[in-house]
Amino acid sequence: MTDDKTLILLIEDEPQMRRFLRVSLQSQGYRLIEAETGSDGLVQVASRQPAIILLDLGLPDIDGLEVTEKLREWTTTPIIVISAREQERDKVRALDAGADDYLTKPFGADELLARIRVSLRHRARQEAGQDTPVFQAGKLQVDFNKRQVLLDGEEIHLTPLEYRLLTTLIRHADKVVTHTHLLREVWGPRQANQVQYLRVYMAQLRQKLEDDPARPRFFINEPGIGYRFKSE
Amino acid sequence: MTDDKTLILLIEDEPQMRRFLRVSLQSQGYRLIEAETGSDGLVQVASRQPAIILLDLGLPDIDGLEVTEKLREWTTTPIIVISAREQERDKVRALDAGADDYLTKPFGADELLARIRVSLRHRARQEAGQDTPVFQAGKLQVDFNKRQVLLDGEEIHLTPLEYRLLTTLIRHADKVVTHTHLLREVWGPRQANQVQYLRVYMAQLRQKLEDDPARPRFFINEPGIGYRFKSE
DNA sequence: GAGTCTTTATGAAATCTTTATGCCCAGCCT
DNA sequence: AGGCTGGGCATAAAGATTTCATAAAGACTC
Repeated sequence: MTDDKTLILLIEDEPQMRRFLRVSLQSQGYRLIEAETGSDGLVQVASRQPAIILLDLGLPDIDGLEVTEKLREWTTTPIIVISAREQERDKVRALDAGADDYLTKPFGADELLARIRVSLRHRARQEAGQDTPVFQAGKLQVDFNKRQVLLDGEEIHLTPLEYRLLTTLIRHADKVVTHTHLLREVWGPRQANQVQYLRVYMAQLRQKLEDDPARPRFFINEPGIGYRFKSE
Repeated sequence: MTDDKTLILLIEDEPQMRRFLRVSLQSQGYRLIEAETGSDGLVQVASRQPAIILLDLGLPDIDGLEVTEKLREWTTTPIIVISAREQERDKVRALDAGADDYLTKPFGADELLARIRVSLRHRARQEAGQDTPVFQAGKLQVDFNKRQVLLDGEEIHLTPLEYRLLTTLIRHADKVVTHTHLLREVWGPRQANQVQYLRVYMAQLRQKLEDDPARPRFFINEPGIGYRFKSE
């Protein structure tokens, strides 16, 4: 950390839009890093850990929607989508994929800055109550920063959905989380009634993380309601 | 559980906009309450505790900006501003006053719904790390947020209907609740005269929660009328 | 082609509904 | 007084229905 200015990542291929944003943001004291492609963007999010991501939908390699989905597999960093697509359908898709805001080009710098401040507020509130980068329960350890799960010290590989389901449950540890809530958080609002997904993935998590999958210690079912992660 | 639908408060004076939103939101399964003035809105936020606030800026009494500021003095409930003012200056002011999003009229219902889902996601993440209201009576403890019942510190498993019956009784603690009222709240209006359901489930609750089920301390029958939960 | 996600199928488990039985108590009759 | 009767109740348990767990087959992706 050379300096403590708020770091913003811009994923955008048009040079003139980049120039415009560079000026606007730096004049407000933000530090800006840039990526011209989706895949470079994904790498930079992981390596630089920006406070906010500004994402153009029309990228040369990966579509912005996909970038959003990939990011949401492991991070909750605010994503503000910036796009020329003004169709309502595009907005809904992006927001449901996990974006936090959607601005249509052209837009004013002041509005963007205000929306950035909103996202920073959210992030601050979120971090306030999230003091454990590493979660532990019994012989199970989850490192949210490394996206790593250890059982008895040994690393267990989880697929993206398995990991998201696990972390969602852990965030609500010991609380019953309803089917719809889990599905909305992990699969998105469109899949909110695909209860069978949950059954399948719960079985997989138990298979991988329970001593005796048939007599679970962590992943408790509450019939007719949802599931609960039991931390003790 | 009178209703587990997400509660949304709409603060808006134009009747036709209210009608439009009422239809859109209710079709998605949200429960909507309405306020026509800013001052009424402020009261309702406090009394009904909605999950989200939809706020029109042009209200007859207080300006929406002021409403936002007043709310932000004590609550972080998401506020989505809905306004005809499309000036960038207005947006910036509202967002900086504490609003979480800003939609300019006219807007599509789908976009609003998507932005509501974004706000609900934020709220859920925020609430994940919070502590909860707990009801206590004797050695019985009910944690509404975890949906968990403890007796003498030990966890007692309740089925969905048992739990709803218990919480309904507790919500009216020490008051007699009539048969029909209980049946309506727990089983729905169609089963309002299936009194035998109550007998069966009362017996089960006593079995699980009373020291001596035959001589109940909590679950008191009021012959011919209904039941009463005795808190001491 | 390996890894992952979605879909389908099936038996098991949990829950809900219904039925059956006996209790207690009040009122009523002889 | 004693016994009969019926309403309201508690409880147990059988039947019906819903929900779950799991394996495994298809579909999709890189």
